[in-house]
Amino acid sequence: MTGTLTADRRLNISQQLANKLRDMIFDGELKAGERINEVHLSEALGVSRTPLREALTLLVAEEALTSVPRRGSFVRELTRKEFEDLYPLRAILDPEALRMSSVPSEKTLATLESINWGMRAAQDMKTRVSLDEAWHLELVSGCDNQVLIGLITQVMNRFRRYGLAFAREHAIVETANQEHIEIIQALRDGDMDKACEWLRKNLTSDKEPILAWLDERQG
Amino acid sequence: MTGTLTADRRLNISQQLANKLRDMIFDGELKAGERINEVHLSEALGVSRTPLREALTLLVAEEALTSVPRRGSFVRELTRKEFEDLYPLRAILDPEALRMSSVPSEKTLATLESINWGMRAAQDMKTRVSLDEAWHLELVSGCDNQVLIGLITQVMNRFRRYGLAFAREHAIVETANQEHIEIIQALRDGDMDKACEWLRKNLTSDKEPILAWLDERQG
DNA sequence: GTAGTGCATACTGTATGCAGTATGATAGAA
DNA sequence: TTCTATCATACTGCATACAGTATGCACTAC
Repeated sequence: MTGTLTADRRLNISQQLANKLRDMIFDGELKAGERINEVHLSEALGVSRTPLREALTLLVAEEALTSVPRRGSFVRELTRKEFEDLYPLRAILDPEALRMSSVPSEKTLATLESINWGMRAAQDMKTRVSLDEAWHLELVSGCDNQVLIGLITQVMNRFRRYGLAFAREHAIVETANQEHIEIIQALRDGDMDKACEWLRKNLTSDKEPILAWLDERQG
Repeated sequence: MTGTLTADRRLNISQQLANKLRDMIFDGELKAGERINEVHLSEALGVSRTPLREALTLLVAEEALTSVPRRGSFVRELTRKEFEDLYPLRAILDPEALRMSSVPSEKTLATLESINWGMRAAQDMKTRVSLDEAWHLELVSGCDNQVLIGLITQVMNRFRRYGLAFAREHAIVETANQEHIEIIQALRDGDMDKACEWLRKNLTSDKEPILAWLDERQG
């Protein structure tokens, strides 16, 4: 498990570590609330503490970790409050980005359909979630606003821990696929209002089940 | 200039450095496009490279710097494109936050008025901009959504370099004060729609002058 | 039995040194 | 003159060592 950083020569070790740690958090290898021991973790990953600390700094900035000076870094807990804060934001940002977009080309629409097919075919929940994210990023990519796309990506990344943990326990959502199809169809028809409405629906449909799961999980 | 980190014992040097560097960027001591020499800068600030590099990592995450592996960190340029990307976002996020808020208490309204007075009285542009930011944060603080407030703060921080650089050369904006008063009045009247409309106006009124200034500046 | 103090220990914070790589200059050939 | 190759130099990347601090436990006093 631990070893084998991807050894991408374009990235320095700090950045590779940040990617690795992100995965470890999503996969539960680093558990919510856990304190990060820099010495142990750096040894387990076969690097020194310096690049590890730089990676930790990055993850703190991403709010995946919290840092208490002179106490260390901790994996952020999943809380009902954070979930409720995160949840409405995509439904605000994504339709706004879609409206900013130029009319999508047939090529873009074909890509969306292709990703949607892949999602349907995907075996494990992790790739399915990942393809869902790719689908939405493709959808909003036409807005030509890197900062907005960055905000969406941030919210998406913070949300992922909730969505992934939930999806692993519940083999959900034929519905998401169907909603995607509706959105694509509306765009083909040039009906932006309808597309945005379906998008909003797509981004709010799984709130209740996740909330129920969260409540059950932490009592 | 350089020395004297605030020596806040609650923060470690990396975090103090991040604050210091942020200021140096806003104040133009570190110029747009400039390459950061870790050795020189750490010596000038009287620290070693390790905490400096951690601070740089943070600023890269905040998009104040860019990082090119094995080449170093660079102060981000101010570009027309980034400005145009940033500009509409506050007008999307802030009204949304305001709508989420509970009806503001008289205490909150009084605080808003007080900050607005301070703004009017402020001598230098830096404190005026800073009070304007404080005013807007106070306005949206009622939404009880830390993530949304975080996004607004991010956009605000990235925007600050544009607003500050512009404001320094143009002793603007009686209008901002007046718009704030309108918003406060609308809230007092319980007219949320009107408040949001004025807020949107307040957040879009200085686009053209800043754009003109930007174009003139970089030819 | 409980509260408080001192000490051992383990961790984070910071400095420093060395290795590897990008860059610019200089020299040589076309 | 211009292009290329080689080398010197200066910087970033990373490891390591040391300093400072938080924490838990034991011991003592009450």
